[in-house]
Amino acid sequence: MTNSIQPTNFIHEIIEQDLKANKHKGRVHTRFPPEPNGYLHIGHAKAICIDFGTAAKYNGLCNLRFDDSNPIKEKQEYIDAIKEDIRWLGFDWEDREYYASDYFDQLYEWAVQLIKAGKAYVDDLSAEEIREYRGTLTESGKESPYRNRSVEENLDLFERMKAGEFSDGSRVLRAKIDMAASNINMRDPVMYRILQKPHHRQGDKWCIYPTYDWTHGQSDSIEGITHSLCSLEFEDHRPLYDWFLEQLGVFHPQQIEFSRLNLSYMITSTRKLGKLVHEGNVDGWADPRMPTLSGLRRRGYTPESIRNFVERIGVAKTDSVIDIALLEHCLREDLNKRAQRVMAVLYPLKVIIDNYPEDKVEELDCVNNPEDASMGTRKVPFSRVLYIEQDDFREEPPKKYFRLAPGREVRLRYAYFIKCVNVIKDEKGKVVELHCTYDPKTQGGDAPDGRKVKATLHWVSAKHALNAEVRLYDRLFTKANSNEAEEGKDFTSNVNPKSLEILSSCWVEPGLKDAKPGDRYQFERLGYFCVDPDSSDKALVFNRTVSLRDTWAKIEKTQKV
RNA sequence: UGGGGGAUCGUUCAAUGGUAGGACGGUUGUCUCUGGAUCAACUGAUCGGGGUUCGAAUCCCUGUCCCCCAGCCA
Repeated sequence: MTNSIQPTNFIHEIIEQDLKANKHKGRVHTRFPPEPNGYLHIGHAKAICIDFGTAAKYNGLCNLRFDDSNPIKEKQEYIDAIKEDIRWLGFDWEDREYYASDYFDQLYEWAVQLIKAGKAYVDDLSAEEIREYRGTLTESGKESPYRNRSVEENLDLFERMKAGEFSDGSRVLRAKIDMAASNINMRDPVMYRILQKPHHRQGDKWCIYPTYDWTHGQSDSIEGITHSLCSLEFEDHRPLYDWFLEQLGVFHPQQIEFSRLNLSYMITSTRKLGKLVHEGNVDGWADPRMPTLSGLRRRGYTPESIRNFVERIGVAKTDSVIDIALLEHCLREDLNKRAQRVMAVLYPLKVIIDNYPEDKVEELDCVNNPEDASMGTRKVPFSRVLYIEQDDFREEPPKKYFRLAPGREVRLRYAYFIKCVNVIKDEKGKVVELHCTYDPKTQGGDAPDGRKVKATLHWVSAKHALNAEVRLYDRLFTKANSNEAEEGKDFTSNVNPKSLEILSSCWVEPGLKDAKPGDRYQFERLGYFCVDPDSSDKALVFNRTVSLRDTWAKIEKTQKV
């Protein structure tokens, strides 16, 4: 009777088999190994959920390990941001925070061991020459003239590389494998390069730095990782990963590859996101339009929705592009359950209730969340002059338009039925003000005579409402496949010029005066919004996280076609 | 043209020789003081061609298409 857990993807199946075979005495240990060369994005979220989630599922552990073997690209700023983002997502590495750079001494010793075994050599060829000697996809490579140096000479040269006697690029340490291998990674891969650069954690201790291939498997081994989960592009590095571990005769983890996350209308490449940041297409890594975890957080995404999203997309080896609509669905599903409802008007249109007393103010009861009665109710002031949404009035309503129009009656949410009796326009013919009458008997929103109304509008009381800035975000790219650019252009040419729209004269109900950065609301009938860190008591700033599904917009669109 | 992977509804994941199923999307309807949410229904796929088998998405043969690899990046 083993209480084995149902596998839900191919990685879990492999682990179940290992568990049955008692491969690691029932131990499951994974790791999440980011390079601190940028901010984490939604693609990393998939890896994080798989790495931490798989360990958790089998009562195992997951380490956080910074893969920091290239000082040119890495920064402490990124390490700090990465840690914050993983925590925010809801995962905990406890005290298991490791750095590949902490293994540099061990890696150096192992390199010496390989040299002594005749399995590694110092090569004086230049980078260009190494490339030429490597051959091509179809032609095998040829051996470097330095390939057969004596062990003594290699030991001496390698030590002097470490001592800083040579300039950048002048020499490398290479594994001696097979220049005719069909897998190019096996054609004497570089293990160490000379980089006269200080390391963000090691300072000036080193001027030779190990490459990814020489670092990763050994780091996994040192940490006792049982299953080293990574993305598909490392598949043909696996023979090399295995080769190093076999030569060293150390604990041998198993590398398993899965497909990385691609999202329509988005980019999940740290390098490309960095380019958007550095070229000023966005306002930093945490811009709310960015698919970085910090950007999504500022935008108002919940960690739960992201974890649920990753759960739903599954794990496989197929190259796939996930529809952004699924991410948005997960977001709305979560926010719908937890976000407090409030009323806010983004594009205000003044409405005067002609028959409502000048100075009267009523405090009306409003439901905070129809999905969750425990969230209670609140009072919202109602008075003679209101703002409604410009979209909620049409002088000449098209078919299937249910909202306000001349002579038509609608409901103001939680308030009264009103009827439009007069339309005031400016000299250009733009509607600037509506005069309506209300039916006092419909207080609360229901007519005692049972008459129905087809639309319910949100509103705010003009003299009570708070002014707010609202930032509307649209998809960052205009094309579903953002990489599909014209000849001579790159993905940045697909950046959506309308991805940010700032509305400065919006009105929100007065109860929002104490809203704090990060607070999330549903603006009824509009969407989910959160308070931006730029917000203050004096000037409220909201970000639109995601709009509500909009059936009318869909109808209107098909009517136009 | 070498090597390594992959191909199932529009998208994505499942079905491990035995009824091709779920989710998202789309459509229609229900309900509703959010054109939201809910609920229901519908839509819709095994890359092609052979073969094995009582039975094939799954096994075999063959072809096609897609992705990754020629960094001293990870």
